[in-house]
Amino acid sequence: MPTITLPDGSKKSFDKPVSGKDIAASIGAGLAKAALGVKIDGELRDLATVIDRDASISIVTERDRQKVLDKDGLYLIRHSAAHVMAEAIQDVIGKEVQIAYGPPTDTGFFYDMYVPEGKKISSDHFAAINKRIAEIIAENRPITRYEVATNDGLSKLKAEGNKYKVDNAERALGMPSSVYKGGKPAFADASVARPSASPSLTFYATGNPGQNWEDLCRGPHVPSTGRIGAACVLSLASAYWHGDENSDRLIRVYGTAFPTQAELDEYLKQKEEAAKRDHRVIGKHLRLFHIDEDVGQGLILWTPRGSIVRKELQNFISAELKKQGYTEVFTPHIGRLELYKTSGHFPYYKDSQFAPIVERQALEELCKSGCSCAEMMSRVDGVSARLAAGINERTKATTIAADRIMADDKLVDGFMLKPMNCPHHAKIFGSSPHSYRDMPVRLAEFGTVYRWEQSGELNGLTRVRGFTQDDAHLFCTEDQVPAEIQGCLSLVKTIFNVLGMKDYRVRVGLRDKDSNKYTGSAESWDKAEAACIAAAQSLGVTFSQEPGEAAFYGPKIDFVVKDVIGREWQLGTVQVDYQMGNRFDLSYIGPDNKAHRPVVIHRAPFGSMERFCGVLIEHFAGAFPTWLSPEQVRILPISDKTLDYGREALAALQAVGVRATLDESNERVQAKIKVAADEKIPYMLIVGPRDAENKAVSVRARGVEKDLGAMPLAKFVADIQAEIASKSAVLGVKP
RNA sequence: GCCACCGUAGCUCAGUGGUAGAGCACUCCCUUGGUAAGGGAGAGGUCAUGGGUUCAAGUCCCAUUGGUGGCUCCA
Repeated sequence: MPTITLPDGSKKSFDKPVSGKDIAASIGAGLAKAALGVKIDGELRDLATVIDRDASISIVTERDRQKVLDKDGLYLIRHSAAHVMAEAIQDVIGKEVQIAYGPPTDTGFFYDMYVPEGKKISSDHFAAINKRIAEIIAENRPITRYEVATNDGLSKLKAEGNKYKVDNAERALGMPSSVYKGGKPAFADASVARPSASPSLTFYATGNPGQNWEDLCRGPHVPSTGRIGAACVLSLASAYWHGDENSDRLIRVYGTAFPTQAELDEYLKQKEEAAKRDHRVIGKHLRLFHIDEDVGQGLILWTPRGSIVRKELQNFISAELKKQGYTEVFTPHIGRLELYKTSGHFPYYKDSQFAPIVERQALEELCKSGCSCAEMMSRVDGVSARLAAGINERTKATTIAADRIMADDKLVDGFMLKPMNCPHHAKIFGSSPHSYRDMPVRLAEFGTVYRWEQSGELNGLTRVRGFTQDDAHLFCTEDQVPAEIQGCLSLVKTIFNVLGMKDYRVRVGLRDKDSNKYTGSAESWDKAEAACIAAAQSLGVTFSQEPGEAAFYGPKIDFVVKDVIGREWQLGTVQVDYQMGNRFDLSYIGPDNKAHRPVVIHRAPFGSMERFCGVLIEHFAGAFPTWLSPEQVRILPISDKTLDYGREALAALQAVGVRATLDESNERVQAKIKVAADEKIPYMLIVGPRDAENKAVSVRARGVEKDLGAMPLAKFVADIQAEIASKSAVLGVKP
């Protein structure tokens, strides 16, 4: 008879098999009422699941004791809401809509469905669908799980004519698909039963089997529709069955659900808020950057205002780097193909690089000699025997396969737009001898790189084809690795703090110990992984360890920052690299007077200036702190009678480097204020005859309801200089 | 790259086969006004590009290009 261990370690014995609901009831009526599901030995299940053996269980509820929404609770609610939405859609659009796959996601759920010819689902239907969802939730139907023997289940599904569900079932049972050709294996986290010894298929009825809507589903679900709380449909997209583009194209309907309507409303409000902060919209409105189709997709033109933001940010990062002993370098935007054959970027990452640049005369000669395109491509890809031998020897592996080696007179040389800065930096390091006493060598460059992102992936400033990394390469001895990683993290901490991004975490990517794809000794890996973990620990940031997420050449740390409205953004990385020293034959002389390979740390903690600026635009909703603002002060004369004094104030501010302008327009001051407020200028100085007489300015700070009143011009100048220098709101500006 | 939707004035958008529109911005005029838009006039468009259907195309069809949302990918 089962003995149940509860999360607090206490044990309860039962004299017969018990359901999750029974256990909850035995603990307390309140818990029984709040229970949504049960976790049995770590596995999330229906509350009604009967337990007949000893197990550790926890009762899953909507939220924990701190009233924070529970992840498992949300999973159950959203998984169930996906069923309810699918039913609502079939009620509104028609039973001909075939449901395929509907899992919960981080922020809600979706359901992929096939909408037959002649039927259509569009956002016009959302109101009706949402109404139906609300009705089903209000009906509070029980959600009933039942099992059917495999063959009966399959016949049932086939009779219903939904080939996706038949396919799901057949995949789940490990059978070859009878209705579907091609495609990849089923989703790892599918809503279907996993391949198992189970002789049956499970169905969930939203209500009573045979009477109400039902779905082949692995579960688990909440006990009844009323427990979903509130759900709604959000958007439409397209997706392929099993993510395979050769397969059927389905409509993916997104929705989300929360335990209460208030939480759903809050989420929708936050989404609206996020849309208003869209950096592409704000970037246009505040004239920060421009993307021009004649220049090319994903290539950012920084306008004067945006350039100020970017440059201020860069200056700030540079100053911190200088404090940490970095030295700055400059390198060109292109390099010879052979450089990238040495580093391994070409042709390994060929698909995400711009095509090589082959010199015109060489191209003409190739054409004249009748060289085909295919032949030319292979001749561009080839590697000289000399280079291959060197790399293979130094990496002690067949890093360059024999079939890539090509006679020198066949090779076609060319240049490449650089996809990374490291080869150039490696060459700088290699250009002079180094002693262990000089190490580490920290080469920093705001280096612009070019990558061929797929067109569908491009997005404003956050996914582009040409971007400037806040890049640096730290060439160090193995013993120096921990301190250098630590330094990278503390830099990030400093900068995030100043920007008011207090909430961030790091992901430590570790190797998968069962895999042999990694280079470098196990001992080095252990040390470097320990160093990454220790650095994250010592800085007191939240971090997760993710085995299998390391690069093949070393462990890495990714930075994820949460912005002011709680969205997470993946920024840059720190990566330890044992491979580059070998590839480029880098060395330093150790205390033993012998040459040693340096370990290289690649680090671009903010990823790219483009992306980081995009994140900052959204973080601040365009209302930058004064030190970052393209325009820090605007002087608004009451009328052109005070224009001269306005010019005097302007000169005083510009003389000390404050970015100020004077509104000389023939408008009333109310209109000038409106315009300046729309442009999120931190400070407005209203100047009229009274102010002119007293050498004063009437100050209005962004985000402050009431004006700050008049103060001597000299005091304002001094205060704003202090505000800019300290990067803090001395004068009280608000976001 | 794939799928869906979209592209009209600098910006936001209206215009469902019959003479291209509004608001804001811009230029000029009036107004000289003390804290979130005073008034008037003017200028501004090969309706993304190229083909097609039609007596007639911003509107319908095809292609191209760019954007958006997804999918896939991401050193």
